[in-house]
Amino acid sequence: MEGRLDKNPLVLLELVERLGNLMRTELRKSGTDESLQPVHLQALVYLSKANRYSNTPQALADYLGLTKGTVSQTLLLLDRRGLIERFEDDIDRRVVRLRLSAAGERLLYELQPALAWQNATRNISPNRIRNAVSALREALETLQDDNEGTMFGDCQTCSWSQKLSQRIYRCGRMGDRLSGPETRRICRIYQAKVEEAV
Amino acid sequence: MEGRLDKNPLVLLELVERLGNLMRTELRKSGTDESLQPVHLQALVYLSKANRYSNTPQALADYLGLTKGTVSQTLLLLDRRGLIERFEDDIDRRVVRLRLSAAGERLLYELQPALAWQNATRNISPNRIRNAVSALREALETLQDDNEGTMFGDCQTCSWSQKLSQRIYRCGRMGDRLSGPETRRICRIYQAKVEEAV
DNA sequence: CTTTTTCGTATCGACCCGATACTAATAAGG
DNA sequence: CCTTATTAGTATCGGGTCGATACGAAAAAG
Repeated sequence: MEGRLDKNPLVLLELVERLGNLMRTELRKSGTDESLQPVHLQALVYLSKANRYSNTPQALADYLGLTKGTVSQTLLLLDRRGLIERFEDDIDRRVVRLRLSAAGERLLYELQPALAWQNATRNISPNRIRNAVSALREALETLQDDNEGTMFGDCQTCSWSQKLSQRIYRCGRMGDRLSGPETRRICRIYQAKVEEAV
Repeated sequence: MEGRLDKNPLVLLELVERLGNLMRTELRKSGTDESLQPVHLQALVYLSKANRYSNTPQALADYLGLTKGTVSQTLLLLDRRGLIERFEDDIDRRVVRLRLSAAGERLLYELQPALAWQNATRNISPNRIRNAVSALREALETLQDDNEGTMFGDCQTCSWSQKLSQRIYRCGRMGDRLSGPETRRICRIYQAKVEEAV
């Protein structure tokens, strides 16, 4: 049983790569009018969802799997276009904080880069989607462990997260209190909870 | 219930894009020694699995979501490197047929581009993988319908496929008889079976 | 026998991307 | 303190992807 050949993981890989290619093509079409490349839109989408620990060039580079030099160029372009704002961190003056500008927010709102995907998944039952999310998330976590890469996630399934009250949470790693909405943003210091026995 | 906001599809999209990015980074690392770009390896993998109707530049362009001009350049490079062979079609002398050369086969065997993925998914139960495959496949089919793109698949779930005997199948669209192994290759004239009631 | 359509190639320019080298700020270690 | 090492980010360069456009040749349509 252990060494049995199972092709299904490869089928899943093929689907993921193919969907990735198609969504990139979608992004390319979306960005044509504004002369934006797929990676630019991916960066904007990330910044629209990153929390306070994760809105830096290095975090974005880790997220996209690109080098910091490459990402630096991307950010330079987005800055020139007025789609993002960069400002110094108060404490560590090496780090640059990033956020979408009003124009950047507006652009994402107009382009709706996830619209095609939402249409494509509207007839899939919530339960099947949850199962698929769970399987892919596990693949992602293992893949990143093997690559010593940064894991991203939100507080919902993070082992550092502590619930202080009905609406107030706390990050045990950084010591900050986090509001409800902030617990649903993407974080780069995410640590997966240990799987509990079913 | 109908208009309820459900974020899970977006979570799934994020996972697919992120896994796609990471696998592309993996491909980039794999191809560094041979100076091959991710798209080159993707093309080789496709050609290693394409059936007799699908081993053409146009089919590859549809599969990757790129233009035929772009793919033509990719194939030129792979040909110069001796990784593929191109030859004219006997009947329609416009079309070019492609196949891996011995060197191309050997390269794929050595690089094992799916190895990291197989490791990452080895602890996911076959059942969860099957569910994820099913959900993503549905998303892919809808996505391609909306984009009027070509759907790819194999005979297992194709409505053109007819079983003649234990081991011999037939493609009702093209009229050819297909051996067992060939029914598991990727085909560009795939037509999904109509979903049967459960 | 045109006219149109389809498959593939050639050329060009914009720009992505990694590699390398660099600066500046912080951390570490006496 | 005063090195030394590490980390965040930028600048520059070259190879190569990619879409757009134009082109050629074969097949299909009429």
